[in-house]
Amino acid sequence: MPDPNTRLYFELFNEIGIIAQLNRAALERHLTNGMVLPQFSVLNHLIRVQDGRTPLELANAFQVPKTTMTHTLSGLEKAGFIDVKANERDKRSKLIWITEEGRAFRDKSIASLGPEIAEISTAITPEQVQAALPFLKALREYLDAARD
Amino acid sequence: MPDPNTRLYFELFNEIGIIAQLNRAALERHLTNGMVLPQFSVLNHLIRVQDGRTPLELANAFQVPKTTMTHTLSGLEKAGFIDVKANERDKRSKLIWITEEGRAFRDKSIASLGPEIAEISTAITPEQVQAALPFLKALREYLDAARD
DNA sequence: CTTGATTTGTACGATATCGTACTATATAGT
DNA sequence: ACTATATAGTACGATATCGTACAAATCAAG
Repeated sequence: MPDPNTRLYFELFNEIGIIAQLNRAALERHLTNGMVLPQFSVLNHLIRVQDGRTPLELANAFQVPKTTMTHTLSGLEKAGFIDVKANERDKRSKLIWITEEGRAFRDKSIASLGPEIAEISTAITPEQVQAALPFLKALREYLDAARD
Repeated sequence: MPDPNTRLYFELFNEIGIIAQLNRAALERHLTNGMVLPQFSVLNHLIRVQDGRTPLELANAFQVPKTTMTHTLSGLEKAGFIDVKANERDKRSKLIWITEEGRAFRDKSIASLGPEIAEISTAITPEQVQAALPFLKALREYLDAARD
């Protein structure tokens, strides 16, 4: 019998895992062209944060192995949504820039998600989300730091 | 430019996705025999909730497609951690029972996770987790129900 | 009972994820 | 400059995930 604390943390991660899964499935239903959640997330990140990032920086931002990021980026490049350019400062690495097509695709996707978000926000209010975010960020930062 | 609400919900799902990923990686570092998070979760569920469930019930509990659950269960069966028996009540389906080996493996795994959990709980207190769970459950239930 | 629709599980194929090993470049220590 | 070590990215192979299509069993309507 595990102690109650263990059970509590298991439940936490279980809920989080299921939410991630449901979110992924829900999102992908809205993305055309077989675009997939990680690809969309990268596109979004390039706009939200900044483009001109290296693949490794992106891998770290999403906490995935760099091989996974290579694969994600190759899909985006094939779709014409990003440009992969040489990095003059460090010839080992590359720089990722979003294209006009990528930007347009991202905007269109977000627009098509609007109604979905509006519906969620009736059940789960923005205030609740605001209230929950600090906890989630703290948890994410802890797990990130604890990765030996 | 997406409206601030959209951005807020994106951030929420982004954090949750990363936490799920980090949790998975952290857990699998502790599981021997190449046991993988979904397999462990199923084992845990069979004890926590009850065994003698059908594969479809398990798939629904974890919100994964039934084909994914078939695959997960076949790994557990090959490892000798579950028994798959015929269901006399409904010959289309099967019933999943945990074996002694499965129970022992699960207990051992949880024990080996103890120190990790103890360490998390210094940074993220059980009280914080308790406080966050209702929100996460509500979100999960909403997403579950919204799957048309 | 019989027929048609539904449900459960699986086989199969496509793609995602990720660990290992490798190449090319950069950096540090001498 | 030279060598050892570290870092960025990729190729490759193993496995996970999941959609489609199917077979077997059940259920519903008559």
